[in-house]
Amino acid sequence: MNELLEKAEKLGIKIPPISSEKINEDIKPVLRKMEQVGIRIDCNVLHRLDQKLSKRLEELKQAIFKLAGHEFNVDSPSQMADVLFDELKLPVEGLKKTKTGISTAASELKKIENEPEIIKLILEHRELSKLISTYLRPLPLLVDEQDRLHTTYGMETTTGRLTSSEPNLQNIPIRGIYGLEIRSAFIASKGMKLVAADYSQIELRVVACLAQDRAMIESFKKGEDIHTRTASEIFDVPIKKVTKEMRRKAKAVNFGIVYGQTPYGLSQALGIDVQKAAEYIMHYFNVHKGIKDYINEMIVKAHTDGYVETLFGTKRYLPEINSKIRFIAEGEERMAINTPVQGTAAEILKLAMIELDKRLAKTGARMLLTVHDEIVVEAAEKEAEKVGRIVKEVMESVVTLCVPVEAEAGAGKNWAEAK
DNA sequence: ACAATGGTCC
DNA sequence: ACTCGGACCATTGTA
Repeated sequence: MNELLEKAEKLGIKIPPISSEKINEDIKPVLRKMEQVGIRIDCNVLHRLDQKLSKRLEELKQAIFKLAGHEFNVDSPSQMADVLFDELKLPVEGLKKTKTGISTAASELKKIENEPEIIKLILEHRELSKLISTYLRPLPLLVDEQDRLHTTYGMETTTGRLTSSEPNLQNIPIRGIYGLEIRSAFIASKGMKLVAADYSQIELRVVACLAQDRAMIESFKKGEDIHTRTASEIFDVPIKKVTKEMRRKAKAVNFGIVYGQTPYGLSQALGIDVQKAAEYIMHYFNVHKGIKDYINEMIVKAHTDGYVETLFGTKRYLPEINSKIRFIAEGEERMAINTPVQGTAAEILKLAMIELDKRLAKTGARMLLTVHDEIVVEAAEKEAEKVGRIVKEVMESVVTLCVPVEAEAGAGKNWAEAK
């Protein structure tokens, strides 16, 4: 405990004197309450979208059959591979193989030159069937008499993150038009509003601090867009000359840092060749020596101590880090890099939830959901703005990092509108 | 019942 | 020969 506080002090961090064990005890009753309250669902929205997408799905299926020359199970990857690569003879060069054959994953299909019509149809089919079978159909079956959905939160992760199951409300779609439409089915109770607040780049702020990376700390202090800043560094252009495409690539680099970047992994994420990816990473480490040193420190620590730990002292043991099988050892090295970052961010959010639970007790507002760096609260319509300010304030002040901790809060009649 | 494949979220 | 971290869940196909 004292060592933790000392370590934090050295990093320019102020944390409340609470151990990870205590956090994990205190969060439990908060989670149980959230599970019981549940979140209200507008089943009509889900049902209407189901009808609409099911119709489109049938059209897509027929169009795929026509191009394939016969009917088959579009949901079967093995049958799909037979059709695409044996019958239609689409090029397999550069595509990943699975144990059973050639991968038909969307990321692989997108690599096929000039995207044949059938590929476009398959990708749309995959998107719609996913939404229908995972969200639109099952969720309405799980609501209670008040149209409320109750998840179960778990704490059995290796990093300290929470899980959500039966149903998982931490992977509700958000991308694309359908994503937002599905989120709009998550609504506030009568006379109330949803308040959604999420941390801005919490993991990158944490790593900037843990690594004491000067450039990154300066960037956060200035309030810059971190991905644009990274793009300017790795492509060596002024901030103003950063294009959307450059920013997109830089974003992948920044994510990679937190995950234990490899050139191969980055190349896969961006669909570029490994050489290019290695180049980006090299440019990145030229600027961010602090990050580079941090990564090495964590790997060395894991090898010598056998574990790494978060800011609040959650340990993760890495018994295979000295394995002779390189693949295994490297896997654990990436965990050594990622766990302190992801775990610390998770602890910060749990701390905020514990604190928020106390602060909201006096108001009529109730916490409903949490999604790793986000908290969703339900508040009386008239109080929504005020509650939004409270949530934001609690999230931002529960720890003091060496960079600003920022959260954004919004309010609306549904989850899509609140973000 | 279980492994493999694929896909959604942060 | 080849993987970027952490989860949960649906479907197919085999046992």
